[in-house]
Amino acid sequence: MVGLRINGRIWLEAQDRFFGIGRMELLEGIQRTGSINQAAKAMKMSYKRAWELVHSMNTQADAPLVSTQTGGEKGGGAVVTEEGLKYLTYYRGLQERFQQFLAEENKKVPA
Amino acid sequence: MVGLRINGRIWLEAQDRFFGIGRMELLEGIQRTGSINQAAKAMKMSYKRAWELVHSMNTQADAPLVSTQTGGEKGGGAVVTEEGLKYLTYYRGLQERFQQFLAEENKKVPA
DNA sequence: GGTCGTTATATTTGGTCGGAAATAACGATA
DNA sequence: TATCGTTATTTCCGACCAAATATAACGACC
Repeated sequence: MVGLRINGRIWLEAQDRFFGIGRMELLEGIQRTGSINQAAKAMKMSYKRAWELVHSMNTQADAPLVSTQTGGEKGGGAVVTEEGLKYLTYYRGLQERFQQFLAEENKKVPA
Repeated sequence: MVGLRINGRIWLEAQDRFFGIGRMELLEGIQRTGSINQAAKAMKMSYKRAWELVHSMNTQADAPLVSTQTGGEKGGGAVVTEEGLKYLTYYRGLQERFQQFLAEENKKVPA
C-alpha cells in the first residue's frame, strides 16, 4: 500500500449537500472580481453553472450568500453578503483542519 | 448556520487508482456472501457495475483484492484476498478516525 | 435612444454513465 | 451429457448532466 495518498472532500449540508470546496472557490472568485461572469471564467466554469451554484446557495441558505444587480454601472455585478462571508471564513477554517487531518493520516499509511 | 451538518468522503489514491467507501462496502459484501453477484444485489447495484469495480480494484492494486472462480461448486464465486483484507482493515480504521473528526467538527458548527 | 456588460433563463445539443439484456465459459454434480 | 449458478464480456439504449447557444431585461452613461 506504499505510495498511496489519502484524499477527501468535506462539505456542509442540510438535507442535501450544498456547500463544499467548489462553491467556496466560486464565492472567493465573486468576492475578488465582483462578478459571477468573471468568477466563472477564472474557474473555467460556464456562466450557467456558476449562476446555478449561486442560485442554489442563495435559495438554500437562510439568507443569500451573494447579492446580485442587473444593469447599472458596468452592466451589473455581484457581491458576497455578510452571510456569505460567514460561510467563507468558517469553511476556510474547517478546510484547513481537514487538510491537517489528511496530512496526519498520510503519515500513517502502512507499507 | 445552525442546523448544518458537516459531512465528507475520504479515499485512497495513487494517480488514477482509488479506493473509497463504495469499493470497501462492495468488498465487505463479497466477503460476506462469497459472490460478486450477491454482493451487488445486496447493494442494489448492477452486476456489471460491481464487476467493473472489482476489475478496476484487481488491476490497479499491486495484487488482486478479490479472487474469482468461474464454474465449480455453486457455479463459482469470489473471495477477498489477503491484500483485500489489508485494504479492508486499514480503510475501516481510517474511516473510523474520519468519522471521529467529523463528529468533533460537528460540535463546533457556529450558530 | 443606442451601447455596454452583466444578470437571468429557456432551449437545444452532445457526451457520458449506468442499467438491461444477451451470450459465452466454466466446472461440479447428478 | 444436461443442469445449474456463477463469472466474464459485449451490445444497446435511455437518462442524466453539463456545455453551448440564444434571448431578454436591466440601468448607467454617452
